[in-house]
Formats: sequence, C-alpha cells, structure tokens
Amino acid sequence: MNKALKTKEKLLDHARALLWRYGYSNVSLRQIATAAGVDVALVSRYFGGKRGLFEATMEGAFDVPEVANPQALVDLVVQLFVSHPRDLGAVSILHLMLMNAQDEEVGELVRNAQKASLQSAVEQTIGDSGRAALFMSVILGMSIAEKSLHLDGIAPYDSPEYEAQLRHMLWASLDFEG
Amino acid sequence: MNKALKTKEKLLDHARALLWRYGYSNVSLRQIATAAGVDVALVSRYFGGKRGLFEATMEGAFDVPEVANPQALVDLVVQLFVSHPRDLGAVSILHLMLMNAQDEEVGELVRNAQKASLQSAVEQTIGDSGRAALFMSVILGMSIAEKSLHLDGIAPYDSPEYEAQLRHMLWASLDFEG
DNA sequence: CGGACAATTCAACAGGTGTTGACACAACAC
DNA sequence: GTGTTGTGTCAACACCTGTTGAATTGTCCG
Repeated sequence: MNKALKTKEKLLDHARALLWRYGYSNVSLRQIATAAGVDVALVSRYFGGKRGLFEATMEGAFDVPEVANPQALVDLVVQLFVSHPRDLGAVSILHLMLMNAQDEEVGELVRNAQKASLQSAVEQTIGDSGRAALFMSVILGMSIAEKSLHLDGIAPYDSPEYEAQLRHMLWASLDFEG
Repeated sequence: MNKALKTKEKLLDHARALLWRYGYSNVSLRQIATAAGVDVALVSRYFGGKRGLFEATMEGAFDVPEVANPQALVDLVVQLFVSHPRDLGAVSILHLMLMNAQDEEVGELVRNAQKASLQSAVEQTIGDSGRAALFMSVILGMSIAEKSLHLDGIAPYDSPEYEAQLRHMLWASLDFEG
C-alpha cells in the first residue's frame, strides 16, 4: 500500500513536469512513465488513463495564498516571477494555462479550475472583474512574450528591468477605469 | 497544371485554417485533406510533407502594412481586433503565434518569421525595442485572456468596452520609461 | 480514335498512441 | 511452510500518424 503511493506520486511529479510544460497532447504516457521509471500500464491501473492522470495533477494546482490588497498582490506577483523564478509554482501553472487551456480534450477542465480558484481570488482582492482580467492578461502577455515568443525587448525573468516592466504594466491594468 | 495549382491552394487554405488555429501537432494531414476534399497523399506529393505544408502556409504570414507613428499603430491594432474581428488576418496570425510558437517541430520557424517581419515593423514605428515588446505582450495577453482562458472580465472582441481596455493597455505599454 | 502526360486515387508501410488482460513477483497473514 | 493480496511486468490489441510507390483516372494534342 505504501509502495504504491510512492510510485503514484512519482508518476504525478513527472506528469506535472511534462504535461504542464509541453501540453497534454504533446506528451505520451510512455514518456512520462519512462521519466518516472515505472511501467506505462500503471498509469491506467492507478489513474484510470491519461485523462485521469492529468486531472490528478491539477488537484489544487491553482490554489493561491490570500492577499490583502492590490499593492500586496503586485508585490506577490513580482516576487513569484522575478525573485523566485525557479520556484516551480508560478511559472509552471503558467505553463499549465498557456499550453493546455486551448486543448480540445482538457481545455475546459483547465479553464474552469483556473476560473474557480486563481481568477476568483484575484478578482476578490482587486474588487473589479474588469481590472482583474486585465491584471491577468498582463501576466499572461508578459510570459508569452518572454518565454514563448522570445521577444528581444523583454528582459529575462531574473532581471531588474523585467521587474520594472512587469510593475509598470501591472499597475497600468489596475488604473483602468471602465 | 492549372488544376494542380487550384488544389494546392485549397490545401493551403484549409491548412492555414486548421494548423494555425489548433496547432501543428494537433491536426492531422487526413483532417486537412478531408476538409479540402482531396487525398492525403497529395500533401506529400505537392509540399513534400506536413512540415513543408506548414512552411508554405507561413509565406508572408507576418507581413504588415507600414505605419507612420505609434498613434497610428494603436489605431490599426484597435481596428484589426475591434472593428474587423472577422477579417482572418490579425486574429489568425495571433492563433498562429499562440498555438505554434512553442511547438517543438515548427516553433523556431514561427518565432523567427514573426521576429523578422511583424516584430521588427512594430519596433521601427515605436522606436524602442523594450516598449515594442511590451506593446506586443499587451496584444498577446489580451487575446489569450479573451479567447483562450475565457476570462469573464474581458469583453468580447466586438464591443466598445474591449476597445477601451485595449487602448488603455496599449498606451500604457508605450508610456513605459526603461 | 490513340497516345502522352498531368493529376489523383488507392493500398500498404513502419512507427507511435492509450488501454487491456494475463502473468510474475513480492510481502504479509496464518 | 501455504495462501492471499498488493504491486509491478510483459505482450498484445486496435487505432491513428505521416509517407511512399504503384495503379488509376483525367485531359489535352496530334
């Protein structure tokens, strides 16, 4: 019983790393199983299939700490992306959104989960759903520009320039008067 | 000879519609060929394979009209996304970027083409590569938020609220002082 | 009509996918 | 020890993928 739990978590870890990063349909169960050092068949045995494995990886994925006010929210985002870019947390759920939200098979799952926890939390501390959406769009846009499109003008995550750009755009989103 | 050109273009049209929208690895040649009403084998015969077909669809994809100044650039973007959202142009090359820039097989191709034409054009009219990158990130972020994540707070493309949000964020990107 | 060549269809291929059921091995209960 | 259950391995399945070469149809010229 204990042993099985360990291999389940090994599968979950590598599934998160691969499925989130490269997208649900771009990673095969055999890749995941090989990375985890276990047999492919165990995925279907333990999680009921590929989709079940993916659903399991999303458990609590969008949980977010409570934040008092917009100022603190900006600081938190900056801290997550600039100061601790290596903490899988923020960067990897960004991959989860960017790579899987449009997938035909699991897209709705991702969108609903995001909406239910992350987005509603942001809306709550910002107060307005319009500004909250703009706030999210800044994070998404900056990330896409940097890591997916490799735009030259955007500094790497780890730099003070990136922090300045990110802060500027985040505050701009909060300044919007609808 | 003329007949072949017609079917080539039929293939190209449906390839653009499907590959750009759903991503290179999420669409099969048989889907494209069926949609175009031709045989799968013709893809390899005429374009040398799936990758060749995709490359052909990207010919001139990121070509962009010359724009005099940032003001006109903002107006153009607003016009493309708000006034004429049904014109395939802007929306579909956005899909091209969002769905394929991270693909393992054709990602670099897309990123290079984008960089070579669209991005450099934007940089030229804005004058600063940092602000230009932020400008692009606004478009990307707003699009992802609206069409991929389906954020509630963002109005649909066709509405005056969306135009106000878009204009606000675009100008904010141009206000950045690096 | 007949021939020549372009245009298209068809069947098959090798490889990869998720999933399944039968089997082998371990760990523990009695 | 034997038996039982949890745990993992293996081979095979049906299906889909991109690609290929041979066979077929279509089209225009003499």
